[in-house]
Amino acid sequence: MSLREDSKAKRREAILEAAKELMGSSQERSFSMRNLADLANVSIATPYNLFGSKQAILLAVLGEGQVRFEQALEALDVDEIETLFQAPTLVAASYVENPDYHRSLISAVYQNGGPDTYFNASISPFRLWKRLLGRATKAGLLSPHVDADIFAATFGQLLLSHIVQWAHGLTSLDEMEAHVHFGTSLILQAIATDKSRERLLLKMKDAEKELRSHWSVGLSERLQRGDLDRETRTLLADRLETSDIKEAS
Amino acid sequence: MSLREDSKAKRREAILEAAKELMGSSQERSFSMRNLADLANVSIATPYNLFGSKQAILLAVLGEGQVRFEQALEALDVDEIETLFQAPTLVAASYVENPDYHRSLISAVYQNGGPDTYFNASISPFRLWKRLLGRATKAGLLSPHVDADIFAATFGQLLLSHIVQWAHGLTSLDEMEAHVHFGTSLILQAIATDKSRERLLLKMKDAEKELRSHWSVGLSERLQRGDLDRETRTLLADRLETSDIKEAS
DNA sequence: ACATTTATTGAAACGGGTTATAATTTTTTT
DNA sequence: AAAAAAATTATAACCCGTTTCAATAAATGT
Repeated sequence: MSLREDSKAKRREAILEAAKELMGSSQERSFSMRNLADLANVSIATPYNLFGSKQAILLAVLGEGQVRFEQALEALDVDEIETLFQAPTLVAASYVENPDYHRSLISAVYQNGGPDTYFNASISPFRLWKRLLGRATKAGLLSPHVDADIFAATFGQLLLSHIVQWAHGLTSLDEMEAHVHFGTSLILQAIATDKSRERLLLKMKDAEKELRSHWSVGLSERLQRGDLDRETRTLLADRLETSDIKEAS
Repeated sequence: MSLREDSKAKRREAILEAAKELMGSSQERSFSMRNLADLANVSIATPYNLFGSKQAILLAVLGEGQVRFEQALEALDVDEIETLFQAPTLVAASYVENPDYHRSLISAVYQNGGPDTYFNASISPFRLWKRLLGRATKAGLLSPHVDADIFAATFGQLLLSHIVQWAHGLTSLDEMEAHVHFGTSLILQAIATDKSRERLLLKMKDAEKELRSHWSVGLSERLQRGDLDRETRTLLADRLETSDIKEAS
């Protein structure tokens, strides 16, 4: 590596480190590009030369976490279907240690989300989902009568959309996990085999119970916070009173 | 209505009109709060007095469209399951006339998306989905062994996430529609009855075929645009070559 | 009619992302 | 060692959303 590229890499590293530090210890210093440059001991222009935009920097930080996540998921010693269900669980477990950090990271990435933001975030894990689903099919746990690409994309979108929803403050991590579990069990049932059908039904019931336990609680909290307009409060109240639990057949 | 409230309403109307005009004829004048105030013939402070934030203004514009959408959906003369599938179709049909307008509207709403943005956008249609699903169950088209609230929320999330994905420039309207159709048929199959199972399988196959026809096309376009980094291009190329069409059983 | 409440106005300011430019430093080439 | 190329720096500027605040206008109450 030439000296020039080497020093460039060092600067990149310093900027990413500073970015993580600024996101971690929130409050005292806001995560502005000027603060970032200051902390990384570079000029304000340098991050733009090296990354192009604030969003790109956040995307790079997010990417590091994604790599770790995929490795952790592949290292699990469970079968392929269980691995799929472990995905949101692993995400939640990794976020729970430092929620503010991850929330601000994801929120910021999806703010000012140019066309490539969502794209970059969804294209990378896609291969992992496809691989897992392929293996599950080979193991006879899933039926191959649905296009593998499309199904993998559907699962990825399901997971991503609920993570974003958590980052936006709409759900707790537990709810996020349960929502993804519920959705996953629903869509997997469509391609289940005799070997896996019962398991998936059980997973669905578990997620349903978990979601139901959060349902009214979350809504009530929101109602009591009182920072909502009247119309929204009406909708919420309506949603609360029409909550009726249906038993399994 | 008192004179004071009347003039207030007039100003609100003028601001919303100006907002729509600024979003419609893009390019020439950017949709900034200063331009908005200028076009509406009010001071820059007024929109903040009346709406609170730029996001709230966009949310109000979005709300108007949502009301029209829900009315159009309820006016359809098809059964409940078909109505669910018509939802993304109707959205696509309404967006296709003025894509830039709707894209910038949705994108902008979800930019700087505070906690209440996603929330407001998902709580309103929720009742509609729950009503439709309830009717479908009563008609014997769906089985009642899954919690109605949770299922309705799942469907709403599915639709919303794909609309946002379109707004972010990741999919065409046709793809958005097909993605939602695919997801809808998947999750409905989990609670299908003998009366509806075959229909849903057919819907799924249709959506699958449609998605497959867009699959490589969209990726190739993106690859050729050349505004992507090397890593992403590798991922894309990988996704392209591993595309293998599976036939229905 | 007069006083009071209420809302709008104009203008400045803040922090933020981003860009432009000229000067300077560092690395590579010769 | 000197010249050329490349990257970083400092600085100012631009547009943005939002807030603040005194001045002003309009509507309401008496």
